[in-house]
Amino acid sequence: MTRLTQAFYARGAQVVAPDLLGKTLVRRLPDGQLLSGMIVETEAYCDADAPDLACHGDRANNGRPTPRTQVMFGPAGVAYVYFTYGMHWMFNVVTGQEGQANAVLIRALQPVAGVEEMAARRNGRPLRELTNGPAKLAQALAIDQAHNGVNLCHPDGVIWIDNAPALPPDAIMTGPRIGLGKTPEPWLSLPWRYWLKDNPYVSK
DNA sequence: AGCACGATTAACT
DNA sequence: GTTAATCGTGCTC
Repeated sequence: MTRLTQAFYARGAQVVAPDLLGKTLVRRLPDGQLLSGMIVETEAYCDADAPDLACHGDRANNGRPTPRTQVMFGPAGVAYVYFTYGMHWMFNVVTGQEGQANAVLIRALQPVAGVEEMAARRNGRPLRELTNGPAKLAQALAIDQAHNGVNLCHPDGVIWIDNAPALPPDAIMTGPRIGLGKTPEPWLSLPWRYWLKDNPYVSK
């Protein structure tokens, strides 16, 4: 399979998010070992056409970039990795046009390669619980602060996404995003979460 | 300089 | 169902 290029990412988050389902996130460890999983759940965060008050880029600093959110405003095809709840890392891909806070959160994977290494990093938890949540998959794939801003399209990169054939539309489910807390309506209920129907590795 | 809270998880009752 | 863990970020004073 070939690595997704910047042209794939340089579209709106609501288009890229469902399109990423079924494709494979790959992580190359420093020792050369490959860890990977098929993307089964994503969420779009986007201020392209209208504000999205659930998006970090809109919530903070009146919609202007901050040190934390600046990569969200940058060119598509790079990783936006941020820290939350004092202990968890979240992995996103930056999408859309430069200058917009536009990204897709990868929420869950179905493990493919390097399962033993992932289980070790996840404290020996069962297969089902290795990557069925955004902080879990970051831990399983050894993704953290060091990867904020890395280019996912570069041939020598340590994180990338492999292409896969498009899925039939009826395999993709949509619903409200998770964990938005005090975010006001209508953003709280926008159906910008996408997942693969009946896949056991979807979070929740 | 200080503070409230978060795109969560795991371990409780 | 409830809650502790744990700290960077952005906002207020």
